[in-house]
This record gives sequence, structure tokens and C-alpha cells, in this order.
Amino acid sequence: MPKIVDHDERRRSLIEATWRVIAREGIASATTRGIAREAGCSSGVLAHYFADKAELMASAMLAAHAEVHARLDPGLTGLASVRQYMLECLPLDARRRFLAVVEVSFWGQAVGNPRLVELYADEVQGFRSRIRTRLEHAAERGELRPDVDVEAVVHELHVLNDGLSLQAALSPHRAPAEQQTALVDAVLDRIRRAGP
Amino acid sequence: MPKIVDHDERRRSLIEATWRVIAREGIASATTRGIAREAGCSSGVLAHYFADKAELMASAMLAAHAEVHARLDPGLTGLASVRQYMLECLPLDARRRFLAVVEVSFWGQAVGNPRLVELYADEVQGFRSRIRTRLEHAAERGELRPDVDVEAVVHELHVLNDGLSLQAALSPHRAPAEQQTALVDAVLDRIRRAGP
Amino acid sequence: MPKIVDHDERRRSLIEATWRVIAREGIASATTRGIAREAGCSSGVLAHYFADKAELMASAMLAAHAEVHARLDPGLTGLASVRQYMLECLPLDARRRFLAVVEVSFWGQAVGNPRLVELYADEVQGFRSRIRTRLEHAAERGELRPDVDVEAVVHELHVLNDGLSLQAALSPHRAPAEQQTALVDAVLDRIRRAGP
Amino acid sequence: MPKIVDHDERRRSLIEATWRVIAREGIASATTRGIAREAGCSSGVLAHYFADKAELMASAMLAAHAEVHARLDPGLTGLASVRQYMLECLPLDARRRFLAVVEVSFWGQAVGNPRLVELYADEVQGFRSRIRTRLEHAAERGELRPDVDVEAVVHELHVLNDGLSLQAALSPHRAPAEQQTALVDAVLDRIRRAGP
DNA sequence: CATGAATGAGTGTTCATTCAT
DNA sequence: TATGAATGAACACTCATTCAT
Repeated sequence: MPKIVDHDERRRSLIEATWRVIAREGIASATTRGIAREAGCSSGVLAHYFADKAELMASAMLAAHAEVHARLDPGLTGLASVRQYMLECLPLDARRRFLAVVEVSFWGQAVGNPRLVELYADEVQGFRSRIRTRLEHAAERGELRPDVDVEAVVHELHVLNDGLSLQAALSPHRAPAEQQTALVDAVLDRIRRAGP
Repeated sequence: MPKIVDHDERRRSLIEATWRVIAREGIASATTRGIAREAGCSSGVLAHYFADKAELMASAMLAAHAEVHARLDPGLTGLASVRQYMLECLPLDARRRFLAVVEVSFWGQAVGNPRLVELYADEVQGFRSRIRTRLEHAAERGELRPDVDVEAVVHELHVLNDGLSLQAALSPHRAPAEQQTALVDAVLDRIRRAGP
Repeated sequence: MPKIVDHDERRRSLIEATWRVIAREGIASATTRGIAREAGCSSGVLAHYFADKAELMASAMLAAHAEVHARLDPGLTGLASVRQYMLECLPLDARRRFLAVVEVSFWGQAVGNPRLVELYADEVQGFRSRIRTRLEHAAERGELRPDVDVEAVVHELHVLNDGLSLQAALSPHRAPAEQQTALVDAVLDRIRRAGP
Repeated sequence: MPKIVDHDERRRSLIEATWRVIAREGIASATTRGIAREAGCSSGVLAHYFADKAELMASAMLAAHAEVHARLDPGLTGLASVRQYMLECLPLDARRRFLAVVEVSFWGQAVGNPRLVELYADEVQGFRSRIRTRLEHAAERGELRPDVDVEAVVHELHVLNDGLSLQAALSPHRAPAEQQTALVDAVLDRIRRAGP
């Protein structure tokens, strides 16, 4: 009987080691050796769980996104769910600032790397779809002012999210949580139909 | 008798070659040899103009920023100059989309690189100062609504600029010039004192 | 209670897997993992049947030779048995062309590898002994012309065998079976005493 | 002005170092590091002269062949030139036994390596063409018995050459020069038209 | 006996940097 | 100044081998 190993957990621990190395030393210094050392195993072990470094890196990017989306409250609807989703994605606490650092590190890797650009584009599309669906739902429920251009709002929130991720990564003292929340709420207030 | 060379022009051509290589192949693939080849010179020549690769890269980042700020019309004042400055910084045409790609490439390099973070922070501070000064000038002239928080607007424009740069780099088909301009104008409209 | 396994049969199946991998991918690409996969078992199983890769490889070479010599008709004597033996050794059909490919692959491994050279030398000595014994028997029976130098004929047949093995391995379209047979028969005709 | 280097000579010295390492340690142990050490330079220098190891190895094979063919006397014609060419190709002295060892090492590498097979096939074709042309010339001059099948003789000499190369590589004590020469002469005697 | 996860030395290759010319 | 050959450390990756299960 072979050694019992939880394959997914092992991948997960390697991906988290990758995140830590990227955040601490930069993606340019994230070597397979360093990642293995950070994960507390030998360098050869990476080959068991990832075809090569590119697959490890791509998985690390996807996993960072997945973690952000993992904890949505399915009970919310309409504009409240738009707000909740945005607040989940923003770097509001230490953990998500950490993930924002990882995220920003991948942006520069994607330039000139069609495979990563494509992967990233799919992720962006997913992000925007989730926002859009929630906004459309809010519109159906009459929560939005009638002149709101949903696509423009999707775009504005997307730009807001990326800009705040960068600030969290490179200017961590700026953009405290309240300021981020205020920017989101300002957008939502502008599109919300005036109450009775 | 040494060859007559314009030292600054040579540095400039190496920096532009660096930009092109970064934009085309990605910053991870931007080697000194590749940059020298792109510039049409031998690899050793870099040593004459830059202490090492780190200095070349830092110079390339600063030069990209400098180009953006180079063509401001000093005649404008108040809110009009805020608008003009933002429109200069945004990736509205092919040249500035190209520079945005370069810019985004540097963000990921800065993570985990204190020297580059510091340099980048200075640049950001400069950008924000120029916005802030213009906004304060507009306030003094009574162009702003009295309840406007200048610092919050600086922050909002800064986030907007970074988010749009990323979109230009990784989703070039999104965010056409008009949409970018509209986002800036929306911010300015919100803070502008209602006219007579 | 240990699983019942035919030890020799298992070794045999691993050796045949080794042959297939060598013939298909080249000896430089014949890894223990690849051989285990080809044999349909895990990589660790090799350790139960072979001390290490060198022993597996040496066994594979010896087994390839053994297969060629396995099917000699003991009823033949004299020159006829020389001819039969040569025709058994030559790459006359697909199976023996396959074994010739394996054989040629080992030649290059033996260079600079004293252990393998020695093993190979023993095999060559066996091959030549069998030819020599048969020729001497033919001489005793008066089948050879009186001026024949048996050792020189052994050498000529040996050279012929190796040269044809190489052609089978690297130029499979050349040297069809009839041509190979003709070359052997030409040698035998030259040494055969003129009939009555 | 750059360091003055004879590019071809440098390639040559690296190829000769490759030959020595292959002959001494075997092609499986011929690493780029070992070759560089044998050549007395750093490992990185190989990249200046060969795209990769495969190109180095292919060049080493071609160069070994080229050396053999380099010293033909253009004055000879007919059967005498066939003999001379064969005697140039055979491993008759220490230098050519050395090259034969290199040659044999490549045979096993070619198996399962289409690129190398193709390269080798071209070399074989060249060898056979040179033999064939000389034989046809001899036939035109009436030096051959009228029933000689030129293609069969080409084949026989080819097989002879390869078989003797292998013996020189793996059984260096066998096949002294006189015996090799005798085998060639036996073939030539059989095809030579009886003199007046 | 068999598994396959783990090891870690070794490989081919890349690359920033140095320096004789 | 400029060249490009040379260096050698560092890289991602491979692989024979070991061993807990």
C-alpha cells in the first residue's frame, strides 16, 4: 500500500507556499527551489503535482481568485449582493491584501504571455459576469435608477477593484478599508433609485 | 580620439528598446542581450550607460512616467487643468497604451523589491501632488462644490488611472478612449460647483 | 501471505518492456519510469527484480542475445549448421530486426563502460566459438577447401553479422533478407570444397 | 575592438573535446560540463558555438566523418581508388580507431532519434555514392568482371566498413590492420577482371 | 510483494556581468 | 567607446533510487 497523501491538499500547500514567496520576495525571485523550501519539501516534489513551473504559477493565480470568491453569502440579492461581492473582492483585510499582492505580481507576468493573458481574461470575464448578473437582477427588482447603463457600472466597478488591488500591493498604507468601502458605496448610491 | 556620442540620446534609445522588448515579450523575458539586440548594439554597451540591469529597469520606468508628463499645457488652470492632466496620463492612444503595458509590467517587479517600491512611491506621490495642487487651485477659484474632500478625489482619480492602465495592458479591446474620458468627466462633474 | 508471482516471468516482462522502450524512444530516453509504465507496473517494482538500472540493462542485452540463440536445430551438422546459425543471428524478420535495434543501442552504451564491454566481449566470444566449432566440424568432415583459414572465416562472418545488424537498425529499408542470405552463402560457397 | 577568436577553430576544439569525452567515458556520460572541462573552458562557452547539445553532438558526428574523407588522393582512379577510399575509412590506425569509437557511440543515439537518423542516412548515402562512383568508373575502364553487380559490391563494402568499425570500438585487439586490408582486397580480387 | 511519494544530485541551458582587445 | 567572447552561478527540470505504507 502506498504512502497515503491527500493530493489536493498537497497541491494547495505548494500553491500557498508560492503565494508567500511571491509576496515576500517578488515573482521574479520566486524560483522552484525557493518555493519547495518554503513548502518544506524537496525541489523534485513539484514535479509530482504540477507539470512545470508555468502550471504551478497559473494554478496559483486561479487559486488566489478562487479563494476570494469562495465565501459569498448566497442569501443576498439585488444591489446588496453587488455590494457584498465587491467587498469580498477588495483588499479589505490582511489576508486579501496578501492575495492582492499575488494578483498584482501576475499582471506583469501576463504581458507578452498569451497563455496567461487568456487565462486571466477568462477570470476577468467571470468577475464581470458575476457583477453584471447581480446588477441586472437589481434592475429587474427596480432597485436601479432607470437611466443606469449596467455595462458602464460593471466597468467602473472593475476598474475600481483593480486600482484598489494595486494600491494594496504597492501602497499598503493608503486606501484603508473604510475608504475602499466608501468608493464602492458612492458608486452604488449614484445608481440606486431614490427611495420613497 | 573617442567616437562622438550623445550620451543622453544613447541612454534614451536603450530605454526605448527596453520598453519595446517588455511590451512584446514580457518583462520576465527582457534580457540584457535581447534589449541590446533590439537597440542594435552589442550587449556590453549597456555597461557604459547603466550600472547594471536594475538601473536600466528603474530608468525605463521613470522615463515612461516622464514621457506622459512631458506635454502638459501650462496655460490651463483649475478644473480644466485637472482634466487635462488626467487625460494625458490615461492610455487614450496607441502610444500611451504601449506605455501602460510597460507600466503594468513594472508593478509586479516592484513587489518584494524595496528599492523599486520606493522609487515607485515617489512617482505616485508626484502624480498625486500634481492632481492635488490642481484641485486645490480649482477650490481656491471656487470651481468646486464646498463639501468636496480633495484628498478623496485625488485618491479616486489615482485609482481610476491605475485601473484603466491595467485594462489597457491586459484587455486592450476594453476601455476605449471615450469610456475612459467619460469616467474622468463623471468624477469632475460630481465635484464641480453647480453653474449659474 | 505473499502474492504468488513467477519471478522469472516478471523479469522477462520487464526486459521485454525495456526492449520496446529502447527500440521506440532510444536508449538515451529509456528511463526506469518509462520502462515500468511500458510494463504496466509501478516504478518501484524494478528494485525487486533488478539491483539497479545497470543490471536491468545488462540483462536486457543478454536476453536479446539469448533469444537469438534459443531456436537452433541441434540436428544439423557441418557447413549446414554454420549456415543455419548465421541465418538465426541475422535480422531477417521483424522480430530480429527489432532485436538488432536493441543490440545496436547497447554498442554505444558499452563504449567507456568496462563492465558492459566485458559482458559484451563474453557474448562475442560465445558467438565466435559457436561459429568456429561448427566450421571445425565441417573441416573434419572434409566439407571445406583445404586452404581455408577457419579463424579468418569466423572473423568475416562476425563482421558480416554486425554490419548487417547496424543496417537493420538504422537503414531498415536496405539489406532485405535475400541480400543478407546471399552474402552468407557467398562466404560459404567460397570455402566449400568443390563437389564430386 | 573585440577579442580576436577563430570561430571555426574554437568549434573544432570543442568538437575534439567532445570526441575525447565520448571515447573515454561513453556518450551517456558526455555532459556539457564534462566537455567544457575537457576543452578547458567554462560551460557557458558552448552556447556561443552551438545552439544546444544536440547541435554539438550532430556536429561532432559529421566532423568525425569529414576527417576520414579529408585526405583522399585525387590522383587515383578505378579500382585503385576504391581500395584507397576503403582504406581511408577503415580503423587502421590509432586515430581512426578513436574516430570509430566515436562513430559507434552515435549509432545507438540515432535509434529513436529521427533527426539523427536522417543526418546519418545522408552520411551513409554519401559514403555509398563515393564507393559507387569509383566502382562505376572502374567498370567503364574494364577493370571489373562483366558479371559484377556494382550495387551488391557497394553494399558488401558498406557492411564490411561498419562491422570493422564496431570491432575497433569494442574489440580493439581484434581486427588488426592487415586483416582489415585483407578483407577489402578479397572483395576487390573477386570482382577484378582476370588480367592478361 | 507492490506502490508511488519523496529525495536530491545532476542535467542542459540561460543570463547578467566582466574584460581583453 | 564599443565589441562580443568568456565566465560561472542560477535556473527549471529529470531521474535513479529509497522507503513508509
